[in-house]
Amino acid sequence: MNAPETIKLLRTQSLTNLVHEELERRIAAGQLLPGTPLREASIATDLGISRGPVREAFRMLEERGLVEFEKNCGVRVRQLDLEQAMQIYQVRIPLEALIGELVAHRLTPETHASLQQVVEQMRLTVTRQDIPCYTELNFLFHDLLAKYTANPSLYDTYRRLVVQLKLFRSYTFRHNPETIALSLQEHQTIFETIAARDIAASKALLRQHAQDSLIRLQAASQSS
Amino acid sequence: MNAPETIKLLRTQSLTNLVHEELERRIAAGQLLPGTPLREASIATDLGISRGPVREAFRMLEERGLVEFEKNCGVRVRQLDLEQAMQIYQVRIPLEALIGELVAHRLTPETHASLQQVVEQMRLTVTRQDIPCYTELNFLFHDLLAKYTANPSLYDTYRRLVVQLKLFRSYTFRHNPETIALSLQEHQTIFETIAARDIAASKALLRQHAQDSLIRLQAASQSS
DNA sequence: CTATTGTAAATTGTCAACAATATGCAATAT
DNA sequence: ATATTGCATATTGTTGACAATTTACAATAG
Repeated sequence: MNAPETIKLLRTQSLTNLVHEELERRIAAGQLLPGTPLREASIATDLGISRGPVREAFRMLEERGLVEFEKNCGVRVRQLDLEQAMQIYQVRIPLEALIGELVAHRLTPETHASLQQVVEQMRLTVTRQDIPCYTELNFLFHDLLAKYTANPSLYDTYRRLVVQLKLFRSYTFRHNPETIALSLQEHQTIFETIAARDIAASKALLRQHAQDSLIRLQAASQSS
Repeated sequence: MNAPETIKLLRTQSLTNLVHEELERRIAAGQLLPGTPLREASIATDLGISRGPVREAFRMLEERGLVEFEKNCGVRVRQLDLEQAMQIYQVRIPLEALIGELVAHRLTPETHASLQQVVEQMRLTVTRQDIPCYTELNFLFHDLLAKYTANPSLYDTYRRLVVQLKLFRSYTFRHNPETIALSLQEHQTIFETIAARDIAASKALLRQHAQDSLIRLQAASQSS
């Protein structure tokens, strides 16, 4: 690692932030399942640090709705039931509509190219039936849309909700060769509508897309 | 203080939570102005505790978007410019619409009575021209609406945005005898529409109400 | 055998001390 | 006079230790 990079790291990164990022990553990736207790001392010694920064990271995760404190009993990864997941979706739906409007309105050559690239990669994963990779690109596509609204508050609010949704067990939709092709089609249409800068249509499409996801979530959780 | 209360406090409250609540209260009340540096040691000794819980509270406030860390330089109350305030409003507007729908749909005799009481109190403050008190009741009215949607995620998301807006200097609208009467009229109409359980009208009214607030915010900040 | 009590281990809550970094100011050199 | 260097002070970042609470389990009484 070169000197300027190291300096920048030391100037910006604290142990607290590192722990926070690492734990959030593990939770979002499903490595730390909802309900798992997180013990300060264990995490601290694993990372070779003291308990202070771990506790600070816990407080940040608590505010993000990813873990829950129970005084004197410790911290556990938050568990979401179907009702809570549906409530989050209820908030997400109008935000997706807003994202559709703004991203279509604010589209630049750079963001257009970036979105196009992701859709193209999605097409390739469908061709080779790489469902896990498709799922990741799906998240990325929607994350980029939120980012390209150029509204940090919207992006932040949106991300909060999406990360919390990962605490619901059957959130990640189990794609099969049939549904994945339909999903690809839908995302291509969304991209084209945004690329055409059709604000009203983008808004309607993304709202409907979120509503459909909610329906699938209900169906999936009732069948299991 | 009686024993059961004390026990409940000890079982649930930690120093971290107390510090967090106290600081958030001071920030929201405008006692700690945007840009103010917060020194750990000073706050700790003021409250008669050590720096640990204060740091944890800082991390929580950071995640709520109320303070900002600068490594090795400390924490300051976050400052919002007009653009950021408008971006927050952009998110708030569709949420207000959703609140209108849900609160009209979910209205119970209890919530109805509670809202009616607040509107009545607002009327009294207008009669006696108590503008600060009216402003407080105004916040309370909208907070209750969000709460009565019975969607904790929506309430949480909404509160985040509203608290952050208080970081913008000219957020609290300066009422005068003319505008306060108009505002009261508007809130009475909102209440009546919700009481009539007119979902579509409640949605439209609250969206428009939020949009009008945004316009006033722009006007107020340009004139100052 | 069941229920209760007591005790030990583990874990969290809090604190105080140490290390590292930034800030302000005086001294010096150009 | 201005800029730079060096030092003292203040503040944050991190750590390890102590206090308080919970949990698990064994011992005891009924």
